[in-house]
Amino acid sequence: MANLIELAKQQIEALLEGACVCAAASGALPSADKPDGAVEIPKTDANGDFAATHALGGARAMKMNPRKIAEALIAGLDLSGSYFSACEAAGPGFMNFTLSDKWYAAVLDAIEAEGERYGESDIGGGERVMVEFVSANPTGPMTIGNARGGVLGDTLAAVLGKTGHNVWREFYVNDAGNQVELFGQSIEARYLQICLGEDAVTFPENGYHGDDIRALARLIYERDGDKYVETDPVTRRNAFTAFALPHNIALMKEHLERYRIYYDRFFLESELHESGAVAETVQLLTDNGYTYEQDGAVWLKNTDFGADKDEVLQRSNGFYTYYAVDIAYHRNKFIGRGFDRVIDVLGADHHGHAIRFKATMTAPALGIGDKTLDFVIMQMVRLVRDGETVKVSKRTGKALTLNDLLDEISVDACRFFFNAKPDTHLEFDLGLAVRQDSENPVYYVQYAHARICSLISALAEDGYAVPSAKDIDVAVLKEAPERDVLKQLSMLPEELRLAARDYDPSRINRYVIELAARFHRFYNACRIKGEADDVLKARLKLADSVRIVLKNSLDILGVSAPEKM
RNA sequence: GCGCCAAUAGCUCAGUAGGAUAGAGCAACUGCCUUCUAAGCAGUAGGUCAGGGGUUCGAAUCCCUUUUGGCGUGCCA
Repeated sequence: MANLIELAKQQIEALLEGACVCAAASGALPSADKPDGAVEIPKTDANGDFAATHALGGARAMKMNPRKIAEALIAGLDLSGSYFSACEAAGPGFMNFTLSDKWYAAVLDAIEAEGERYGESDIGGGERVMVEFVSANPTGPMTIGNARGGVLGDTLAAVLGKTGHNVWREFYVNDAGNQVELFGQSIEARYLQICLGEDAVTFPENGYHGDDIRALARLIYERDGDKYVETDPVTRRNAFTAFALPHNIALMKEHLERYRIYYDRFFLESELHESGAVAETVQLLTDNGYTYEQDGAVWLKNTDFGADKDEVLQRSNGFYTYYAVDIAYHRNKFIGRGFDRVIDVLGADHHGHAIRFKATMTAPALGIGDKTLDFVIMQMVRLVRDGETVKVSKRTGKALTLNDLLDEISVDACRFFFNAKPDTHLEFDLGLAVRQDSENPVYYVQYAHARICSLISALAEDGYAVPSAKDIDVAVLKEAPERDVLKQLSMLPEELRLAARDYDPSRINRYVIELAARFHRFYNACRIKGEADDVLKARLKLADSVRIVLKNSLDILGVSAPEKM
């Protein structure tokens, strides 16, 4: 559970505290109070391994030149036994620290000791977090947008799990309501067209035009023939959706598993209706004076909670809206099941809902209290083919489905590619994506892993096993490429912490690319086979540590780490 | 109209709880395999960080404003 970045920063703060006391005692500084400042990792190595800005921060209060403050502090520093071998003043007043062998050795120790758990931390404190993601309508196949939401939600859940949260993955199935009604009507129309001819039935205006609807109708017809032609429409549609929904849900589950996404639960909307939770929730809101009636519908006074508009909870025809159901669902998450934090991953086309819904959930009577509801809004995926944007629509059935995509592109490439920063638009080039070559950074990373595995087995044939950290001298790893690898290895716990804090698991993609790049550089610059014994062992240990960290990172991303390529 | 997200190299993108000379991949050009995997490495070239103000020792990063693009603003979900 060691975060060497964190430890180094903490140690610098402690060292500076001592330096302040020392500098004040000698009269070099007017005060023994440590000025405000931060410890950062400089962009260029020329500025040391860590840089402290305290002297810059203290300039105003101490009425001194920051450079002079830095020099006074450095004079009072006692680095003996620390993670640092040197510190010098630079620029306007930065204090640049150089890491010592003790720190580098600690990195290798931590990786060896923690193995496949290296990178993990307990900062989440066991908080119970639900991540709800994809939640695609079961009225049709999942699309390329779901491909993005899928990896985002799944890797976010993985990141939260690695940082000490108790994570639950959930898929919310809209198996009730208007869309399902329309779904039933669409299948009905296709079914009757099969039985009575294409022109005998008009297709519902807002119906689902996809081929999958025709296929469902065909399945029903093959099973039951034309026996539903004479059935009354309501019974008929109920029979159709009773068949089609479980069929589609099973299919979604299958495709998600192909994508290496496994849920703790598929939560059915219909359960909320059947249990009376929706009616109960609307009643609760009404009892607390949060609602009013207008035009025969029940409205929620959402503007009272800071939203820009009110919402209909119950339509004039008596049906509850998705909004009422969603409130009931979130009460179920927080109160019914006791989650401390709920994260909903949504597409940008729902961001308006997210803002208004967050306002709603602050309503005191709902009893959410200080529990957290967060939304991760991901921007749309723009499909590009031959440089032109491809328009897709689920309604008209022209969307590229997740399953089609996985037929063309490896799961590894897909998961790596779609795990982009949530708040930027993602351009997906169909021409590029089908190419399984070096264009895709996933191969670059996997290649590094395969290279190391091959290297280790080659050395094993020469009689060299990967040594234990205590049996190598880290001091021989003194070349810049070696140090760069060690530093990057140390970053994984910190990257995970930041990825969890910012809900941005794509940090791990960037991390792992950089680690692979540093390894490839090291590999080209430093030979292992044929070197002196101590150098060979130390480098072999370094390479093996990279292997472990690459594997751990790729596991989080749900990408395989091949031993041969 | 109002609201949310964005705009960084020719293309795709990093970099934002303010730090030192703004980075990478692709594309272009030059090199590196009789030695551990060349799906790799080294190097060259490429920038008014959309425009304009402001805050300060310091701004791609924070604030204001303009422009451009995506999305939202349903008794759909």
